[in-house]
Amino acid sequence: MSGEVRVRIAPSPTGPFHIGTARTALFNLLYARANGGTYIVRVEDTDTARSTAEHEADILEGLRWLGLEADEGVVSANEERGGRGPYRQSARSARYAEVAAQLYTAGLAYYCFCTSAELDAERSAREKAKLPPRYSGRCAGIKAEDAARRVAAGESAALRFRIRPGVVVIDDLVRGRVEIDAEALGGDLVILRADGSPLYHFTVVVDDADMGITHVIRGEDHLSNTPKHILLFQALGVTLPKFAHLPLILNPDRTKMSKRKSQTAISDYRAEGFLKEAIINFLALLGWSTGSEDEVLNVEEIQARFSLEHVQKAGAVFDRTRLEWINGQWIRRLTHEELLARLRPFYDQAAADGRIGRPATDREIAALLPLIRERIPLLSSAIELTDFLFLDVLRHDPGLLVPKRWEAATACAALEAARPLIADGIGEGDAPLLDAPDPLEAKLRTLAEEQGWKAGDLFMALRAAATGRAATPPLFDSMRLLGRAAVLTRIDQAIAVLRAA
RNA sequence: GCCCCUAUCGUCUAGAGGCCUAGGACGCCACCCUUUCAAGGUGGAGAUCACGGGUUCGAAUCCCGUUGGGGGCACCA
Repeated sequence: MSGEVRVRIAPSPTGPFHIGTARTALFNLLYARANGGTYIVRVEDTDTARSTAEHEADILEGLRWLGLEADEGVVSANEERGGRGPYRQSARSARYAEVAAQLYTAGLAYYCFCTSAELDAERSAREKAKLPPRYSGRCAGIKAEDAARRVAAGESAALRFRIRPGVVVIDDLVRGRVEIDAEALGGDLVILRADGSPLYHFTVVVDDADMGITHVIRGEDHLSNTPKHILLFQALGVTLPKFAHLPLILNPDRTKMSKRKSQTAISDYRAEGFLKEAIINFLALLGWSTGSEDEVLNVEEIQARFSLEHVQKAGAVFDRTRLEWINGQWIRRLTHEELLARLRPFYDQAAADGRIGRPATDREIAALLPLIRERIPLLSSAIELTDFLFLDVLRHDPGLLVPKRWEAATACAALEAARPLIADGIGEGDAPLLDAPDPLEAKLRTLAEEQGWKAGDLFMALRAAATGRAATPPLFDSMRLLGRAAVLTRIDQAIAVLRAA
């Protein structure tokens, strides 16, 4: 057995794929890649009441999308890779029962007949006495024969693991040596419910042992519980994995990031048009740094630099504004073909939702790319920036049609004067002019000069008339994309609106 | 309540005793570019390195304490 590195991410399908889970998965993958190891995905679905197939699918799809698919373990609803499974806890019941029996036989676990009502009472009594919650150990001393007899007679009993006294040492790769007195662990630990189903602290250890996990890399919220795991590993007589506890991702108020206070579902970020490259880049930099001033990095670059040495110890606030900046960086780094492909579903969705009047063709989106790639922080931003091209009717806002310095009459006159020049200067279905100076622009500038108008005001009035928006891609490109007929119709409509106002 | 973790600009961070009158990035402000909006460029404001004691010739960096923040303490994961 060489020193092969085996790490895992163990999501629980009790909710949609969470940003924090994605971050932990990423760090595990990075650690595996940096050390030539194996990255395993295990599904922790022992909480049957809250686990659903939909959530599992969302998590697996999210992992796949981000490029965090398993080397080994659960890949999809019906695919598992690797020979140390099953990798879904719901399929491992027999194994848990077996190991629990082993602990019981060795005298390391015992039956507990306390009812939940009794335990609740015990807990609240201690709470009232300002004592930390802790199981009294009331059933610990019941003679094995008596316990066995009661169980055989059908009495309901959970199985508890004996927490041995003493100090447990965690040698954490991020935090160094951490000592926790077993006294503070809350007493003997239930590993099997009365119905025989296993509990988290138990399954995680059995699985990590069975799957040969060498490094447990997870959130800091698990640090306090790690001694329970260590004691269990020792009771099973297996080699301890190394532990590395990552700093938590925080809400703006510095509490653990939660759905309640932040947007946590990966699918929501994806639907908004965040790129997987940006999410990976951003997540990698939350709690870790290159140690240099490099910031915009792809996975390969991150992998090449990754090590636990540079992992931060304190929690990191999730800064959405920074994510958007990184997203913009990545949008601008995509090739035209890539950007087109990424934008496609957003236009399709917008057409389906009726946010634009008709579907956009690849040709049309391709023509737009150079005009929008520097103007969209999110893929979804492209829609509102270009919707005027795909709308049949524009509803003009008179306020928008009149530049601040102008009267309505001036705007009206300007549109009327510009109309023939535009009719003359734009063809039907023109391609946007990228580099060449636009002769139409020159004519309109001359017109503005003759009339004593600022060219910018004229352009603003035209922009509002043609697009119905105050912020758009460059005006002349926009009008050419729109085509002569549509532009003239909209100018006429705008003039009518101004006259009526 | 008990236990554990933690502490550099608003935010993400560089910094592993002298290179720090603390560097970068996001955000913010100004200017430039400019038909709008962006993008880009330049510059600026912004941190008594939480506080108090030590150790040392010398501390953001090491030690102790205090305070603040966070996490954990289930027949949840």
